[in-house]
Amino acid sequence: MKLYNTLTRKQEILSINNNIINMYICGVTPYASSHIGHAMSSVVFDVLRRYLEFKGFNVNHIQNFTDIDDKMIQVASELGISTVELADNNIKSFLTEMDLLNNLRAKFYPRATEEIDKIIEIISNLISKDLAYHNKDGVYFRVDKVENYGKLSRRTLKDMISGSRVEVDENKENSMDFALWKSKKSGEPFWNSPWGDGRPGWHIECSAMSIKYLGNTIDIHGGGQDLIFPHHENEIVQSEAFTQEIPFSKFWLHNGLLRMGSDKMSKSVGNIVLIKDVLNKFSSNAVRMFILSSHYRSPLDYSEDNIMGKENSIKKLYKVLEHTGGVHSNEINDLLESRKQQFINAMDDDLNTPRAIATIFDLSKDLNQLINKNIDITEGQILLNRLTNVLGIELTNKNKESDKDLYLEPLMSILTDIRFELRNKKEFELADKIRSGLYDLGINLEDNPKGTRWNFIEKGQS
RNA sequence: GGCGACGUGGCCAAGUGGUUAAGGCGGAGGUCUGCAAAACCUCUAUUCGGCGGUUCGAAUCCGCCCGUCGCCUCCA
Repeated sequence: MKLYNTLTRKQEILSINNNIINMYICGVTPYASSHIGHAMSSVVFDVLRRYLEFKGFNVNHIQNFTDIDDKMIQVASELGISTVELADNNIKSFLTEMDLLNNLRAKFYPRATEEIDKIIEIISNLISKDLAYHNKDGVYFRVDKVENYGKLSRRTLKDMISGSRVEVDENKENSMDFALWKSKKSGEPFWNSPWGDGRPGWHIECSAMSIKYLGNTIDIHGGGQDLIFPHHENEIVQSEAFTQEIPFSKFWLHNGLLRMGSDKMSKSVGNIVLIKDVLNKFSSNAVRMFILSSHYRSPLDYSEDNIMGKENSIKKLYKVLEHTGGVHSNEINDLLESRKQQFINAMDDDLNTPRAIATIFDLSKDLNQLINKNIDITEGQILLNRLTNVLGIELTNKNKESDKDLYLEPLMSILTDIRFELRNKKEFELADKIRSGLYDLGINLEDNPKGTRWNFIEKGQS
């Protein structure tokens, strides 16, 4: 499988020697509800993990929570609660939303505030190597002491300093030096350290957690493109300086950002749409299909019309799975093998989900054609399910089955029987009245030669 | 200012040197049906932001121009 590595700006073959993949994905700072930009990132890396597992790898998937930083402190103070409580609340809803999106849970979710020991160990080590210094504001990393600072984001200290947006801080040796530890300010939560009470800076927590849980060199480190600089750049220098092992991560993967009316969706811009609001309007299948229908490194424009369209296209796939019967034919075997291979080829090519999805629709069309030839498509349905599952799209709709409860099922049976008799007697007006009445209640009837099938009209359809 | 990405049909989106430019949504017509619905079939880009160049041949490579966006400050 080839993946685009931000570090080398090239597609590289993912070569794994022991069947285990260590993958660290940058998680959220839980100071507010998550928006669908977070959903995009989480779905992309969930699909990567699912596909690697589909290929037989064992994926150690770790995702962190940065549960202490300026915003955490600020928001907690505004709400009159502790940062711990704020984090707990938002982490809980984040995980619920991940479940609803049908993302597999990471193997472990470490939290910055629970890894202070490891963070202090790393900072002490960096100070001892003269790569960091302590002043009244905290501890800073000396960016001009390492070679290749900027190797991930492809920029140089000179270029960045000449940029207009770097503010000069008198207390720092170099304006690009970044904080490893921030000294306590009054009223802020703090931990003890050799440099006084304070808290970890941004970046160091990810180095600590990645090294502690996955080792000095991991296979894949992922996140949004907005993390390339400074977050991942800084993680690299501090981690490699600490472990003396290069690379910190073999692959750096970054998803394109979700846009809102052609601006990046971001909490600070204020143009956000929350995951929970989207999931109120649309099925998670449609949301995933929307996210995966464009390549993960491209920016994606949020569009409700677009997601609505995905509801319709998914419905087609459902219909294929509902079909039963037909006679056995060997005709199906070659076809399934070639579609499966096309799917694998697409996914192997830097996780080309748009092409993989196209293959799924081709397969669906193939199967419908076989249905019309009265050929048994059971094997094809199994494959269709397997492939959509790699994308985290769940065509066996559990909700639907549970909603068709013991009370409703016999009731519908009576109604469809009555309609059957009415239609036999050519009393179509009355039969149609039942159908349109049920439609208004959210139940759709489909007459076919064998009888009448019914189903709930899904979210996002009218 | 520095670094980077992108511009493909009504919309979304693959394709990065060579037979008819994937797939989805939307739209049109047809088959089936009492009518719907569903499904299937056909049609819906002689053309890939613009202009030049390289080449036997370019959406795909090169140059210039126009436009959009991201990062350089917290961010998935």
